[in-house]
Amino acid sequence: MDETQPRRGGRPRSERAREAVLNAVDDLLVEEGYAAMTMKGIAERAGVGRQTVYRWWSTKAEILWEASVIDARDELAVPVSGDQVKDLNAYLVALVAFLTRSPAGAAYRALLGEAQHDTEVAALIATQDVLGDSARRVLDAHGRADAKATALLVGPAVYWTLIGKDPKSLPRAAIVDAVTAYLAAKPGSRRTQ
Amino acid sequence: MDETQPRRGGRPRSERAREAVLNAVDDLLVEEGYAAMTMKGIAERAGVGRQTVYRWWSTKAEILWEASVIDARDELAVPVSGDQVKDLNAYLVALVAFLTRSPAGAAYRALLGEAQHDTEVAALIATQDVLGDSARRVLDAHGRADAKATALLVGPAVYWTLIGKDPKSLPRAAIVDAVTAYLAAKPGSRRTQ
Amino acid sequence: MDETQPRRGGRPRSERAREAVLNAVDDLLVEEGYAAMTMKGIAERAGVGRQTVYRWWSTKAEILWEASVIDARDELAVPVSGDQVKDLNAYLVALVAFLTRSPAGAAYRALLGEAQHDTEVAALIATQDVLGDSARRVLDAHGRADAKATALLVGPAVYWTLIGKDPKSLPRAAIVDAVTAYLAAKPGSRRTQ
Amino acid sequence: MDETQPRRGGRPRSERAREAVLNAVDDLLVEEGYAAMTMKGIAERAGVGRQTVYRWWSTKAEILWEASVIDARDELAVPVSGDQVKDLNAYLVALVAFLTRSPAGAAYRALLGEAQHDTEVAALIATQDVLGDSARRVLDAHGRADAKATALLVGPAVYWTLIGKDPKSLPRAAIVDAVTAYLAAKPGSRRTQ
DNA sequence: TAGTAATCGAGACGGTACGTCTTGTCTTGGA
DNA sequence: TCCAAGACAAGACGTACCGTCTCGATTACTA
Repeated sequence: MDETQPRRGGRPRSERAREAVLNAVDDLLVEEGYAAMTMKGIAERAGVGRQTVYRWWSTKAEILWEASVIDARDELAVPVSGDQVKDLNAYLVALVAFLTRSPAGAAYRALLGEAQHDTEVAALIATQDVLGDSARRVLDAHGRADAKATALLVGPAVYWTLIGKDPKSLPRAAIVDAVTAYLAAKPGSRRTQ
Repeated sequence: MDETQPRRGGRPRSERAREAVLNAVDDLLVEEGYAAMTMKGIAERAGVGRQTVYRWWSTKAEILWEASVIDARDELAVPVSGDQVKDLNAYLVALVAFLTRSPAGAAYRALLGEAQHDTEVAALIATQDVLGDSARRVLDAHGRADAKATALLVGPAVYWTLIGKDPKSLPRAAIVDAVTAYLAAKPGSRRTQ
Repeated sequence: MDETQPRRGGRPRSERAREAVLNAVDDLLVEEGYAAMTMKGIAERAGVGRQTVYRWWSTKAEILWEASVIDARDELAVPVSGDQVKDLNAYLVALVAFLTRSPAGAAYRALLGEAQHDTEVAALIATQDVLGDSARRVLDAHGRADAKATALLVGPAVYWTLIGKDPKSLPRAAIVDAVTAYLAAKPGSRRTQ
Repeated sequence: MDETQPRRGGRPRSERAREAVLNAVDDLLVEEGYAAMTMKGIAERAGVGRQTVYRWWSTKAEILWEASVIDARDELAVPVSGDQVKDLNAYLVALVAFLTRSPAGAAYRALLGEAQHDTEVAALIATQDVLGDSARRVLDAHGRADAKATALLVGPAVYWTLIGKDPKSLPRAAIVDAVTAYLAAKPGSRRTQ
């Protein structure tokens, strides 16, 4: 039913192999880092043939995306209290924690970096704006969120992190003020109604 | 006098070789892109021995930094008119143009990406906040610039660019408003005096 | 049955690659000489990956041994007539021709030389006394051959060749006399019975 | 007067440098072996510029020849007692000791090996038949020595050594017999008169 | 229940970049 | 003019990984 190919016979894909690869990537990212990860290393760590890896994923970026970055949704989902300033601050804290301390965040940063000189990776991360979407969920509770508002909220934190500045000194208050002002000024926002 | 090392004998470093390498990196970045650049390729393109490259630079990131990123200063230096809104808008236009169209900008993005999984590159780009410094020069004309203000100004534009969104739809007005509001509210800023 | 290794999986060794390497070494030895032969050159000439060469042979000496020295057996196999003096003379002629004119002889001399400052090559050529064995086959027809007799027969010719003296002036008669005398005096030799 | 060149001025050749190079080669031969010796290593060990080495010697073989092989003469000079069998045996003992235990012997074997695939080295060692000359000095005391007699005497021992056989089992008696017989049969030898 | 077909782990294949090493030459300042 | 130092262009070293290609073995569906 959900099979795109007619499946006319042959051994089915091994779920065991798929999970072993994803776990291997998770482990290797933490233990060795993105740069030291190789397709060869992933296959060996997973106890899987190299062809099996290539059969289902083209690049290590693709595996990493499947293995780690989807998890990002959970880590970036913050509860909404109704207090806008409090909620935006809480989101910024979660965002910075994700980017600087979480393995999934490390994976996201690596992929974001790779995308700058690899169009295939760029296309991959363009399929889903992981950070923007998480921001939108918070903003939606306090006004009509749009891409512009998410950029005001997420952009400074991402930049601060990427250039390696101390997360603790991130100007959260100024960011929250900017977003609040934008939402307030925005025609059609719930607040202004 | 200006010699850091005492020059204790031996053939001096060839300026010709140094320039050939830097030019080769510039050319290769445009022609082949960052990922396809190799130390071997750089040496061959420059007509230089590989050892000579390794003698003066450890990695291709280091060469690229020397070759391209200094040029970034020029490209990001925008004239200041005195009209704050106009100046900030002009800066954002220049910044986005740099990041999306300039070879030096491509180099910067590649290095920023590499820094996410290579601590040596991270240390390299941390030596000089190219984007922040350029922003500070504009902001200084309109208030006491600090890192927070630069983050508000530069962050959204960088994020917008890195995730591959259309530069033309960057919410410049909202960003300028946010920065303006921050500068106005800031105690000790010239404006408020 | 004839498999030494159990063949635990994986693509089997390519016979095509093996032969291409051995042929390349043969050709390069004649065309360029031993000193100019490199592992890189062998691989390229054979149209084979470098790793493939290293996978099956450690050094160029090892390849050369497999490629050429086995052929030496054929070139040093002289027919036995029954006339001892005639046979020993014929053998010496063949031996000198091998050492001075045959590619396999050039290979043998190169390996013998390399063995003087490379213990691995020394171990390699010690596995089979190519010259001694060929001499023994002739001597066996005329008495109980031993290593001493072969040294008397082969040694002077080898020395004469290695120091580059004219092969034509090799004192064959004196050598044959010495070997004949040794065999005659030897207790238990067939001749003396 | 003994200067072949007119010596038109300039700094004279440094005897200090020459000796330092020769000593360095001696040391390196013992410590590292012939194969690990490099022109670079020699120069550094000698505390001498590399150009200085190249100015006076073309190859490491040439330096080695000057450094070590002349010493061979001393080591191969055995006293003559008048007893032919005893003298020839003593010479063979000295010869084998030289080839298997002396640094100068190691150098000689290395050069002899190199000569098999390097015509310049071949020409070098052809300028002086170190082994033959030493043998001739012994043989001259017991008959009219010629190249043939030296080949009978030296050849088996050299061959025995080069292929790595145990020096103790060298058939000295058989060799001595062969040489004695050759000298006795030789027309014009002193013995037969 | 035999045949067919796609999967699996293993590992060799031709390529190619890595960073290091040595080669023989060149270029300094000093003796 | 030589010397020590050391940079230069060139290119081989042995290793690592790339993505592909065989192997024999396994595992489903189909006839």
